[in-house]
Amino acid sequence: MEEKNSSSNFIRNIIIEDLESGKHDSIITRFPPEPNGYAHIGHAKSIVLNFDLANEFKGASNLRFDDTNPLKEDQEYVDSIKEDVAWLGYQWDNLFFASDYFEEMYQRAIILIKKGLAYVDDLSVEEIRQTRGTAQGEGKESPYRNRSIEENLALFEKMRNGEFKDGEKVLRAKIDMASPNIIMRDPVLYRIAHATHHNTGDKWCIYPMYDYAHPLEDAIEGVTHSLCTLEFEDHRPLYDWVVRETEMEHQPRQIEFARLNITNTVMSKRKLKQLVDENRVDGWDDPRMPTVSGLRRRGYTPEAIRTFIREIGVSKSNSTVDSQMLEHFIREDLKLKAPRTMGVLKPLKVVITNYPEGEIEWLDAEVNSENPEMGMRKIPFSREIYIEQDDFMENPPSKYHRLFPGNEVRLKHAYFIQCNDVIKNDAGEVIELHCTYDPETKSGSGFTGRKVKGTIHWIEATSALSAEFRLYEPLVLDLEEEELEGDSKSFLDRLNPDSMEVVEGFVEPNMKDAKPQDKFQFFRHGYFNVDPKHSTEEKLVFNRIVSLKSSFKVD
RNA sequence: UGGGCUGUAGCCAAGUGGAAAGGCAACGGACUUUGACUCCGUGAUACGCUGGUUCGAUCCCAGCCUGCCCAGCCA
Repeated sequence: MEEKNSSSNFIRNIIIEDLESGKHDSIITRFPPEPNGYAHIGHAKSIVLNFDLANEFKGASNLRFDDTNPLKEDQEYVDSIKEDVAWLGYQWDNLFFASDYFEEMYQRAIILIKKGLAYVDDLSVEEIRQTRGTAQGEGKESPYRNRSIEENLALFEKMRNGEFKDGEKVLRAKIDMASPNIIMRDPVLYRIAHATHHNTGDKWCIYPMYDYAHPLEDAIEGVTHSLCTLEFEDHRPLYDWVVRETEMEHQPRQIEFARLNITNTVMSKRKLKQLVDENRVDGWDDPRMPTVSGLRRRGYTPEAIRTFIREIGVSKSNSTVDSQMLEHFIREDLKLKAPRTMGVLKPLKVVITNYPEGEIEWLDAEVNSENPEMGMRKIPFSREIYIEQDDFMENPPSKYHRLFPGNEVRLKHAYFIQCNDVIKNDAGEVIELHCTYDPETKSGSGFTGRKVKGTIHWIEATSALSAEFRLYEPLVLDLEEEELEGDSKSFLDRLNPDSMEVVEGFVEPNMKDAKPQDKFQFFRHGYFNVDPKHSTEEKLVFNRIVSLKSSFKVD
């Protein structure tokens, strides 16, 4: 699939201006995930944005783990995120860890203390909260706010040396407890946490807070444009304050954009982790998860994800993209790439009464009629086949183009068949059809004697390979009444009980060579991916990536 | 009631002081050995509202309204 150029957006415009004005000769961006969960499609937006910008303007983009909170982070997450970024098609210019800068950050904090701009506070979490003030009223200064520089220096060193317990002391910036921006009311810079860090082990027991660490990380790396989401707009004054007051040479510019929301999609790491922890899904890579690994297992391609993200654009307004947009781009990508094949999800046996018994005929079929370069394949045909249960109706509505008693349809790549008899079981359910075929109507013969309105897919019965198909619907539904409650209870209440339907059917015998992550279009059904976790040589398991669109409507 | 941000068709989203790009969805129609694909056609007397400036405003100014974010020793 040809990938389009990034369309115009305000961040790109800022970069163009900065380059034209000479403010920068080149740009550096970064994707700065915290390794506390798996990357999801919201992160993919940030990844594509940052790396595309660097690529377009011949700059650099780094992958930097913002690992400043050992309590929540884990090596498993850094490994998965690296894999996901690479899978999405991007190579980082540098791999960095915020934890590698802990010493420098510590030294910069000392600069702050020496300038009288930071102090060690003995207030408890609760006391700090209470004295911070509210949105309406200003906060109160801590009684420890005016300790001497010498005392602060000594105390901060003791914090580092592990002489205090968790929560006993923090280092705070001395800014303005009366600021209308709550973020600026003496924010905490360092807290004590006697925890083992995945990268630095037990070397540190004080860890920098995001607001202090992030700007330093960007400044150290020479990041020119530091992209983050809207909720950090209030933090920008602090971001700038930190860079300025710690006397960093380089001043990055923070630019905020709206995070990605998609209809019927949960985009919260906390909630996704909850689904995993409570075993409500088959791991972080469950095909219903909006994680990059879930999308990968579902069968989405990096190309489709990238195109989707470029096409939805970047702005500062909160918005929710229709999930049909994502589906559109995977269909578009797979259209020319995915081999066509036939799969019967819910089989109904058909006996072609006028076809010789015991005979197997091999028919020619294009692998992908929309992409002739993909060549041809052979498929077997005989007296007994399976068709889709939905492709037969004893009493069809008008405009039903498929099989019904007396009606003739084409079997894709084969012959016209006409339905003569309907066999039912004692319960009155249709269990078999008796049809006749017309040898003159063979596919490719050029027969024009009659027209049929419908073409249906089928599988030769004796050589059919049984397979499992997993059909997906949204994991979580957008429900009006629930919108107002934001707690986890309502989120679980919105879980879709029908998010996965498993059916047993048949596929063409040549599918025996299908490998994990191979993608196919099952005729008239949609695009499917061979599940890498559950598919085996004995039993193929297909994940439906997305169905085909359909304009068929019953009146 | 403080601060920050936002508001262009059902959903995303460009754009300029001088007659509103594009994509998704939807709806017609053509084609069709996938009710798919493809192709053709159909959308904002108008850019949150009200005033103002201007020959002229979606774009400038003022006021108002809507939605979102902020009181973690999370990021």
